[in-house]
Amino acid sequence: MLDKSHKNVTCDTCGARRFSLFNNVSEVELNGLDHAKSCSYYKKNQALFVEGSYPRGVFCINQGKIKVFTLGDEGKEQIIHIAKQGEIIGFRSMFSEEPYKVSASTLEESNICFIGRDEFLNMIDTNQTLRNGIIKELSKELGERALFITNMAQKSVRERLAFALLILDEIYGDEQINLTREDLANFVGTATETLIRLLRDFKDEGIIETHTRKVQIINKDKLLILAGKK
Amino acid sequence: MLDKSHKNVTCDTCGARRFSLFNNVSEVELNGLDHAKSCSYYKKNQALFVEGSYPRGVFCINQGKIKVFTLGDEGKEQIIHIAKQGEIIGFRSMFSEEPYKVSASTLEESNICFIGRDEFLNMIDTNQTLRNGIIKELSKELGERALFITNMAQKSVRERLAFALLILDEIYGDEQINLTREDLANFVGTATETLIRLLRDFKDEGIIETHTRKVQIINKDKLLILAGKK
DNA sequence: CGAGCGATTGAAAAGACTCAACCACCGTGG
DNA sequence: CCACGGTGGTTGAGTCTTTTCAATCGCTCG
Repeated sequence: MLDKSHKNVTCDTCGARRFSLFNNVSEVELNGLDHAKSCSYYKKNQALFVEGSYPRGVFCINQGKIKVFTLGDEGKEQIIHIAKQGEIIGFRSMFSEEPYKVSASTLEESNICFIGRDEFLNMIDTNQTLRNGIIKELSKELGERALFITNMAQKSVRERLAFALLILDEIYGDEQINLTREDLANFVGTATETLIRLLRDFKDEGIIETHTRKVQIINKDKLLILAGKK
Repeated sequence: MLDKSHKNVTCDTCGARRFSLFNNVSEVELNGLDHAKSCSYYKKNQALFVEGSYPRGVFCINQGKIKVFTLGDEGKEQIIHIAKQGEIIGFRSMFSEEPYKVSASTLEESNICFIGRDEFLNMIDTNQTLRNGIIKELSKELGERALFITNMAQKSVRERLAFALLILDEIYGDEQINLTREDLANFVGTATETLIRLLRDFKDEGIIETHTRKVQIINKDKLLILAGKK
């Protein structure tokens, strides 16, 4: 359980910051950032922002995991990305001056700070390092998405699941992967039933273990081969 | 047939520039740009850059169409984007300081200018308008790719073809869509045979006409409905 | 303890792919 | 001018993956 009275999280001591785009910010700016931000506790499955609305600022994840997704025509979610502590999300639509193309919701209880549009844009304009970091980040993600598209278009569900598990392994680190089957299916891009059947196969093949909803990777090598990475 | 002796294309008079990121560049910078660039004629199916190599600059399309694609594990191309005159391509990997994640080749004979890495990065650093244009462009594409991923994951091939034809309609404008069936299939993300069968269906339904390899859209409304845009 | 959501299984149907063969157009060289 | 070769386009048949629908199970929270 997270501490819900965390208004006292300061950027200065924020453990997530050292991995984030804000890691090289000067003391003065950090101070400004600290005053500009406001922190909140989010319950599981709470929305940060919703497709179609206009951005009013960016979200900085101090603690927790966030799914970023679009809604298909039938209302099915397609998870594009899962963000973790240290990541800043929601700035793309601010730059493109469009409504959000994606939605974001917490996957677990989270501490998230909010930085208003003007403060953020101002920092970008005045801080070259930060700005370059953002440009680099945008470019990197663009490359990742090209790969994502190719995987979706050309790989079987089985291969995509292997790929997805490897990504999730990175994201969850020491923890076990902890997603509903539906979310996992929506990340892989398949039907929930298909996903469940494949998880069983992986289990039978000794690649993973499942503990209720949690998934633990046993044989990473096999996953790498399956995903076509080896 | 394009004029192959086009070394005389100047940024000043470049017809494509007014639609490009360079449309708001000052006279002085334009002059610098003009001296920094070098122009070349490209035959059909010529590579601009290849996945895995390192970028040495960016390409500015004066005339022609370029496919941007990744190679899947089986060597099958997945076309991510088709660029046309006025677009600048190849800058993502420069920013992310990674090797190219995608390849780019001409779909038809083209005139393309090349701008070296240093000149380009220097312009980005000193010209705020240009820089913001780039950031905006990156962000926009990121949003488009989220949609692309969702389409790939959730739509049937039939729906994706409708979607693809609408995009191509924008790109080709007055001209008729002119791609090999294989390229079209690689854009839609399907097998060539499947694509051909669906084209026939669309033809039977009065949605398109085909003239040898060229595709002409007859009933855009139906396409919009099919693609789930209406 | 019951309600309800998430997880699981089975069976049938649909969509898409593969493979193999054949056709048609186009440029080349004789 | 015509035969030839090659690439790109088309068709058919069979197979396989994946989805859909329906039903059941089981954990968790009031």
